[in-house]
Amino acid sequence: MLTIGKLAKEVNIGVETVRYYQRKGLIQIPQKTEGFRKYSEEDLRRLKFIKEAQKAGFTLNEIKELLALDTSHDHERAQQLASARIQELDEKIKEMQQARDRLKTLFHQCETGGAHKPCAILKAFEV
Amino acid sequence: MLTIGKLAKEVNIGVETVRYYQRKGLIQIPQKTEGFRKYSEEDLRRLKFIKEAQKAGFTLNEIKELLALDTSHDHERAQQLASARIQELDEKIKEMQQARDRLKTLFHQCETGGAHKPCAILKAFEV
DNA sequence: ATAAACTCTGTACTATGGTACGGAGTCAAG
DNA sequence: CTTGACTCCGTACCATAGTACAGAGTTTAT
Repeated sequence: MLTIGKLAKEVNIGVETVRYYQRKGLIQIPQKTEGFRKYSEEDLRRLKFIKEAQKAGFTLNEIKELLALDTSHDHERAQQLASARIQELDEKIKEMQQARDRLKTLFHQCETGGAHKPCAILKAFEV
Repeated sequence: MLTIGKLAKEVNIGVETVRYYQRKGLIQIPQKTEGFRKYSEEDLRRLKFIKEAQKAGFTLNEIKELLALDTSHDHERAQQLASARIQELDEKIKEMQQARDRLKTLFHQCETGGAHKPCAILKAFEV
């Protein structure tokens, strides 16, 4: 049984973040019998789940749903969420790659252009 | 000479967005002689610049600086900003690709696992 | 037993890029 | 000359994921 500070330290997040997750309904607020609340291994497990799911790019709202599924073991919905997330990631990756390539080209043009020519990076955004 | 509404429509953004850019200092607020303010081709050009730079993944704060450079024609700083942005983009792309691949793997495992096995997607985040 | 360290609660603030709204003034068309 | 559309201005709000802080209570260590 842990206090909120120890729980937070265990997963390397702030106490305020734990409280934030509580407000968001991602983790329950354990009933306090007296004094401070006590947190269990289950709470720790949920926090770790959240951290892992965040690494996969899920938002907290999606994670909230995943946590619910984790209890109900609903395969289909989990697949839906995962495939939606994959699509979103694919789109964002594509966009960012385009931006990257565009900038890279501009950077080279600017570099090789010499100081006398107008800067390609700045020029590129004009009109 | 345009009113704010016409200016906004010209670049296909909202009037409120133009005002927001004004508050942020990205575009000047033209002096009004009487009645409504009048916007010039220069304002239009700056708004287009902003839109283009956003496509390259710059934040509004970075764009603000780029706009200043655009006046001073500072090659070096533009290159700095561009290369910093390229690095950031590279990092984010890498992260997202990792997340994507991770999820894709989980998705396949979940799909081929059959309904009887515990869902790989959910399992993956446990512990 | 007292001080330091920690917790509880609610609220406000951070960054990012906008969007919405109320009330007053202004401009253009019928 | 009035009505509708537009503008001005300040302020508040949206999502997202936290962070900070004040003031009170609790727990632990010395």
